Amino acid sequence: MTRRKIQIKKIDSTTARQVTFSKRRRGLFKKAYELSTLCDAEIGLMVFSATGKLFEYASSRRKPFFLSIEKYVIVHSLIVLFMHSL
Amino acid sequence: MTRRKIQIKKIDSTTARQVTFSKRRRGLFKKAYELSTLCDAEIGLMVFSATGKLFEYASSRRKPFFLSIEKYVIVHSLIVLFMHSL
DNA sequence: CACACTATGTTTAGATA
DNA sequence: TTATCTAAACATAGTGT
Repeated sequence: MTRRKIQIKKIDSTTARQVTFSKRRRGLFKKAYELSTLCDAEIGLMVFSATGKLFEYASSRRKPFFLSIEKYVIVHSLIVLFMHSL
Repeated sequence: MTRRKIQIKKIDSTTARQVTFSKRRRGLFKKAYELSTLCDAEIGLMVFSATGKLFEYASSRRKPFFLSIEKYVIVHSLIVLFMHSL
Protein backbone atom coordinates (compact mmCIF):
# COMPACT_ATOMS: atom_id res chain seq x y z
CA MET A 1 0.00 0.00 0.00
CA THR A 2 2.89 2.23 -0.44
CA ARG A 3 6.25 1.46 -1.95
CA ARG A 4 4.55 -1.54 -3.46
CA LYS A 5 1.01 -2.83 -3.56
CA ILE A 6 0.47 -5.91 -1.43
CA GLN A 7 -1.96 -8.80 -1.53
CA ILE A 8 -4.20 -9.33 1.47
CA LYS A 9 -3.00 -12.74 2.55
CA LYS A 10 -0.90 -13.97 5.46
CA ILE A 11 2.59 -12.48 5.38
CA ASP A 12 5.16 -15.27 5.18
CA SER A 13 8.08 -13.62 6.93
CA THR A 14 7.65 -13.67 10.68
CA THR A 15 9.59 -10.46 11.11
CA ALA A 16 7.68 -8.59 8.44
CA ARG A 17 4.41 -9.92 9.84
CA GLN A 18 5.22 -8.64 13.30
CA VAL A 19 6.19 -5.23 11.99
CA THR A 20 3.04 -4.97 9.91
CA PHE A 21 0.95 -6.14 12.86
CA SER A 22 2.35 -3.41 15.03
CA LYS A 23 1.81 -0.70 12.42
CA ARG A 24 -1.65 -1.72 11.32
CA ARG A 25 -2.87 -2.41 14.83
CA ARG A 26 -2.09 1.17 15.75
CA GLY A 27 -3.84 2.35 12.61
CA LEU A 28 -6.91 0.26 13.35
CA PHE A 29 -7.19 1.54 16.91
CA LYS A 30 -6.81 5.10 15.73
CA LYS A 31 -9.56 4.61 13.17
CA ALA A 32 -11.80 3.11 15.84
CA TYR A 33 -11.22 6.12 18.07
CA GLU A 34 -11.90 8.54 15.25
CA LEU A 35 -15.12 6.84 14.19
CA SER A 36 -16.32 6.75 17.76
CA THR A 37 -15.54 10.42 18.30
CA LEU A 38 -16.73 11.81 14.97
CA CYS A 39 -19.97 9.88 14.85
CA ASP A 40 -20.82 9.44 18.52
CA ALA A 41 -20.60 5.68 18.03
CA GLU A 42 -19.95 3.00 20.56
CA ILE A 43 -17.04 0.74 19.72
CA GLY A 44 -15.48 -2.33 21.25
CA LEU A 45 -12.40 -3.80 19.61
CA MET A 46 -10.34 -6.83 20.57
CA VAL A 47 -7.20 -7.90 18.75
CA PHE A 48 -5.16 -11.01 19.41
CA SER A 49 -1.74 -11.34 17.90
CA ALA A 50 -0.86 -14.74 16.41
CA THR A 51 1.13 -15.36 19.60
CA GLY A 52 -1.93 -14.77 21.74
CA LYS A 53 -1.24 -11.29 23.07
CA LEU A 54 -4.38 -9.24 23.55
CA PHE A 55 -4.92 -5.60 22.63
CA GLU A 56 -8.26 -3.94 23.17
CA TYR A 57 -10.15 -0.71 22.84
CA ALA A 58 -13.53 0.41 24.05
CA SER A 59 -14.97 3.85 23.55
CA SER A 60 -15.75 5.37 26.92
CA ARG A 61 -19.33 6.23 27.68
CA ARG A 62 -21.45 8.38 29.86
CA LYS A 63 -24.62 6.38 29.34
CA PRO A 64 -24.77 3.37 31.69
CA PHE A 65 -26.27 1.34 28.86
CA PHE A 66 -23.08 1.37 26.92
CA LEU A 67 -20.90 0.39 29.83
CA SER A 68 -21.80 -3.16 28.95
CA ILE A 69 -19.36 -3.05 26.06
CA GLU A 70 -16.47 -2.11 28.29
CA LYS A 71 -17.44 -4.70 30.84
CA TYR A 72 -17.66 -7.23 28.05
CA VAL A 73 -14.11 -6.51 26.99
CA ILE A 74 -12.86 -6.83 30.54
CA VAL A 75 -14.68 -10.13 31.02
CA HIS A 76 -13.28 -11.36 27.76
CA SER A 77 -9.75 -10.50 28.84
CA LEU A 78 -10.20 -12.42 32.04
CA ILE A 79 -11.52 -15.45 30.19
CA VAL A 80 -8.56 -15.39 27.86
CA LEU A 81 -6.06 -15.05 30.68
CA PHE A 82 -7.73 -17.94 32.42
CA MET A 83 -7.62 -20.14 29.34
CA HIS A 84 -3.97 -19.31 28.81
CA SER A 85 -3.25 -20.37 32.36
CA LEU A 86 -4.68 -23.86 31.82
CA MET B 1 -8.93 14.16 5.52
CA THR B 2 -9.38 15.00 1.98
CA ARG B 3 -10.78 18.12 0.46
CA ARG B 4 -10.17 19.64 3.84
CA LYS B 5 -8.52 18.48 7.03
CA ILE B 6 -11.00 17.80 9.80
CA GLN B 7 -10.86 17.86 13.56
CA ILE B 8 -11.61 14.66 15.42
CA LYS B 9 -14.67 15.74 17.35
CA LYS B 10 -18.34 14.97 17.06
CA ILE B 11 -19.75 16.10 13.72
CA ASP B 12 -22.54 18.60 14.30
CA SER B 13 -24.65 17.97 11.23
CA THR B 14 -26.74 14.85 11.61
CA THR B 15 -26.71 14.16 7.90
CA ALA B 16 -22.97 14.58 7.55
CA ARG B 17 -22.44 12.46 10.65
CA GLN B 18 -24.49 9.61 9.25
CA VAL B 19 -22.65 9.75 5.93
CA THR B 20 -19.27 9.77 7.65
CA PHE B 21 -20.38 6.94 9.91
CA SER B 22 -21.26 4.81 6.93
CA LYS B 23 -18.02 5.55 5.09
CA ARG B 24 -15.68 5.14 8.01
CA ARG B 25 -17.44 2.10 9.38
CA ARG B 26 -16.78 0.33 6.11
CA GLY B 27 -13.17 1.47 6.20
CA LEU B 28 -12.74 0.26 9.77
CA PHE B 29 -14.14 -3.18 9.02
CA LYS B 30 -11.94 -3.48 5.96
CA LYS B 31 -8.88 -2.60 8.03
CA ALA B 32 -9.88 -5.16 10.63
CA TYR B 33 -10.19 -7.83 7.96
CA GLU B 34 -6.84 -6.91 6.44
CA LEU B 35 -5.01 -6.95 9.77
CA SER B 36 -6.52 -10.29 10.63
CA THR B 37 -5.58 -11.79 7.29
CA LEU B 38 -2.11 -10.30 6.87
CA CYS B 39 -0.96 -10.99 10.40
CA ASP B 40 -2.93 -14.08 11.34
CA ALA B 41 -4.55 -12.11 14.15
CA GLU B 42 -7.81 -12.70 15.88
CA ILE B 43 -10.17 -9.75 15.83
CA GLY B 44 -13.55 -8.97 17.30
CA LEU B 45 -15.15 -5.63 16.50
CA MET B 46 -18.47 -4.19 17.59
CA VAL B 47 -19.81 -0.85 16.44
CA PHE B 48 -22.98 0.84 17.61
CA SER B 49 -24.33 3.77 15.71
CA ALA B 50 -25.56 6.69 17.78
CA THR B 51 -29.07 5.42 17.07
CA GLY B 52 -28.21 2.05 18.57
CA LYS B 53 -27.83 -0.05 15.46
CA LEU B 54 -25.18 -2.73 15.82
CA PHE B 55 -22.54 -3.72 13.30
CA GLU B 56 -20.01 -6.40 14.10
CA TYR B 57 -17.09 -8.33 12.75
CA ALA B 58 -15.20 -11.34 14.01
CA SER B 59 -12.36 -13.04 12.22
CA SER B 60 -13.22 -16.67 11.66
CA ARG B 61 -11.11 -19.29 13.33
CA ARG B 62 -10.12 -22.87 13.10
CA LYS B 63 -8.76 -23.10 16.62
CA PRO B 64 -11.54 -23.79 19.14
CA PHE B 65 -9.80 -21.48 21.59
CA PHE B 66 -10.56 -18.45 19.52
CA LEU B 67 -14.18 -19.25 19.01
CA SER B 68 -14.75 -17.52 22.28
CA ILE B 69 -14.42 -14.18 20.52
CA GLU B 70 -17.16 -14.96 18.06
CA LYS B 71 -19.37 -16.34 20.79
CA TYR B 72 -18.70 -13.25 22.79
CA VAL B 73 -19.90 -11.04 19.94
CA ILE B 74 -23.04 -13.11 19.55
CA VAL B 75 -23.79 -12.99 23.26
CA HIS B 76 -23.20 -9.27 23.26
CA SER B 77 -25.63 -8.80 20.39
CA LEU B 78 -28.27 -10.71 22.25
CA ILE B 79 -27.74 -8.65 25.39
CA VAL B 80 -28.07 -5.46 23.40
CA LEU B 81 -31.20 -6.59 21.61
CA PHE B 82 -32.67 -7.55 24.97
CA MET B 83 -31.82 -4.21 26.52
CA HIS B 84 -33.32 -2.37 23.58
CA SER B 85 -36.50 -4.36 24.01
CA LEU B 86 -37.00 -3.18 27.60
C1' DC C 1 -31.69 9.84 -0.11
C1' DA C 2 -27.91 6.92 -1.94
C1' DC C 3 -24.46 6.76 -4.93
C1' DA C 4 -20.23 8.45 -7.72
C1' DC C 5 -16.28 11.48 -8.11
C1' DT C 6 -11.84 13.28 -6.87
C1' DA C 7 -8.57 16.38 -4.58
C1' DT C 8 -6.34 16.05 -0.63
C1' DG C 9 -5.15 14.10 3.79
C1' DT C 10 -3.68 9.65 5.89
C1' DT C 11 -1.61 5.21 6.16
C1' DT C 12 1.89 2.19 5.41
C1' DA C 13 5.56 -1.23 2.71
C1' DG C 14 9.85 -1.29 2.13
C1' DA C 15 14.13 0.79 3.05
C1' DT C 16 17.39 2.52 6.04
C1' DA C 17 19.68 3.51 10.50
C1' DT D 1 15.68 -5.71 17.50
C1' DT D 2 13.08 -0.98 17.45
C1' DA D 3 12.69 3.34 15.34
C1' DT D 4 12.43 6.69 11.64
C1' DC D 5 11.75 7.97 6.79
C1' DT D 6 9.07 8.60 2.63
C1' DA D 7 7.13 7.29 -1.90
C1' DA D 8 3.19 5.33 -3.15
C1' DA D 9 -1.13 3.40 -2.07
C1' DC D 10 -5.23 4.14 0.27
C1' DA D 11 -9.24 6.49 2.55
C1' DT D 12 -12.38 9.95 2.59
C1' DA D 13 -14.64 15.22 3.00
C1' DG D 14 -16.86 17.80 0.31
C1' DT D 15 -19.27 18.00 -3.82
C1' DG D 16 -22.25 16.72 -7.42
C1' DT D 17 -26.15 14.19 -9.34
